[in-house]
Amino acid sequence: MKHFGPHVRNLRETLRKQDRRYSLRQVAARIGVEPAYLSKVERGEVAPPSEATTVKLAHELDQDADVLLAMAGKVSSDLQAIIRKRPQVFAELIRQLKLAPDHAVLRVVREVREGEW
Amino acid sequence: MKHFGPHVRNLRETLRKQDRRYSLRQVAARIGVEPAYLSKVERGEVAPPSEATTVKLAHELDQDADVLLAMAGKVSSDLQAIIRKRPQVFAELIRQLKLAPDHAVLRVVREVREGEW
DNA sequence: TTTCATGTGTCGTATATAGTATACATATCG
DNA sequence: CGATATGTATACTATATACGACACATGAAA
Repeated sequence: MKHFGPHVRNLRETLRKQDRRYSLRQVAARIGVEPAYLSKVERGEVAPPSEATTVKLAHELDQDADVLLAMAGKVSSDLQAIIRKRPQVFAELIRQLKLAPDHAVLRVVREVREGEW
Repeated sequence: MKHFGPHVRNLRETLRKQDRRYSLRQVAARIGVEPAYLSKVERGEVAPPSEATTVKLAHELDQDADVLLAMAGKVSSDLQAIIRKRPQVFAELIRQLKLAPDHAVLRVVREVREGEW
């Protein structure tokens, strides 16, 4: 998605109002990238970072990693690994649920969690 | 996976016993790559091809594209797109079903298909 | 037997990915 | 006011991805 950068900037600046340690430079340092790079990322001048960096950023900003990865146009590699182990089953599942409303999908999740298999 | 190439070679050579149009060169031509490249792919000398090329190859060899993509270490981009639209819901679903046996997952698929939402 | 097809070896390349390093102008704080 | 912190502009780079082009030796077919 195109608005990954600005969204990150919003999150960071919101946090900053409460805590001045959320400057671009300090966040960059904590997630292990150069400030100049994070600056370009936040302004959308470059593509979103790698999965690893995006996940660190999500934790830093107290966000759901899967959501931030999605905004970065990615799907976390552990989910991909699960799918790749049983491609047919999971492909069918996901395509089948493509149009299902959230509550229907979540009902399935709950049913499975209550383990009736 | 490491055995993508040899597996493709097996499939192709099996088909070839029935139909001599399944030479490496002819298959390469039909899927739109150079023979030298397909040769290297089949021997695992280079990484598996792109998603697009892998899908063409799957069709050519009458295989399930998702399965061949999985062997190539990939997840098809249309599945990824579905996940990215609702990352939290699908992430939870997939992680929840990680350890569920196939028949349990497929039961879910069937239930959903019979549309009770 | 010559011709044609087949598989492969070698070299090169365009594009994307994921950043680093340095320098600099402005803002802020003590 | 001076020191320090902040965001950004510019230039550069290393590695991966995904192939193409060409030449060549061998095998099968006509």
